[in-house]
Amino acid sequence: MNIHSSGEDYLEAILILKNKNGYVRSIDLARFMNYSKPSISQAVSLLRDGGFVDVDEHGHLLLTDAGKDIADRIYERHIFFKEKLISIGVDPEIAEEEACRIEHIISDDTFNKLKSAFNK
Amino acid sequence: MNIHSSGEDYLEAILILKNKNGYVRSIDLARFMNYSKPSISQAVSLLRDGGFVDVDEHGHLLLTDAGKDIADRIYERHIFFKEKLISIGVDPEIAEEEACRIEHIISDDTFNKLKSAFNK
DNA sequence: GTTTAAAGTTAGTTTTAATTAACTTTCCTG
DNA sequence: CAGGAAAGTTAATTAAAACTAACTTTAAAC
Repeated sequence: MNIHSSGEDYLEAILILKNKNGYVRSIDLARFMNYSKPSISQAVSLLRDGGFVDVDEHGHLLLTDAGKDIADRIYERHIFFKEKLISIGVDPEIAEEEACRIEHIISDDTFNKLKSAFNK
Repeated sequence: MNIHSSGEDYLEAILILKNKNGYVRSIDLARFMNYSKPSISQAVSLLRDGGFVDVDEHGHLLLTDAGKDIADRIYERHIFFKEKLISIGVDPEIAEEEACRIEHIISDDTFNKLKSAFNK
């Protein structure tokens, strides 16, 4: 199963909402990501097929281990890029948006090198 | 007319090939970008419709002023990101690829702030 | 100057990822 | 527990950006 950039976004959003509210339903995701309910429904069913998400009897979305791995990986990047952008004077709102894009297109190797170059 | 990330790539590639060879045909673009001829044909006709490219009687692709602006803007980013990535130890081949992705997703404002933060 | 190869186009398909419209299911409130 | 709102799903559509197959046009070589 292959996960694409949009899948990474969904998983990351589930992680964020879980941390914020303790649970995540499809509708919460729809509101948070500003997507329509059918988009979420579709995406969640693909993520479930791929083994990245489970849905419990209350309709709560749960990250599987595989899903959590991806969400953590993307979220770490998100935090990193957002913080660095803010530190050079980018408006936090904009930094948020741009981090959301950068986080998907950087290889593991490059990210590690960026971390070494900056965090020391 | 709206230009998307793929359009920016085409314009940048035209600029690069023009500088290298003096002229650019669709087939040169196809080989350079590793796309099929129909993909190029389609893209070039959209860029022509949008006023970013002209095609002369020899089938040479010419950037219009609007096209040149975009190509220059993207190419400057390309050089910048590639160089910075190489400077932190990323393999030049990989740096090339990643620069190609980053260059499209950064706002003007953020790019300027990055330049200020690094080039000094 | 034909013939052949190279270049370019057209038409239809695929994939990813969103949408709207309409429907069903679930759940809460009175 | 009926009725309506909230949540979720299904089906069909749209858009960007690539593809292949098949065709046409242009140019080059003999």
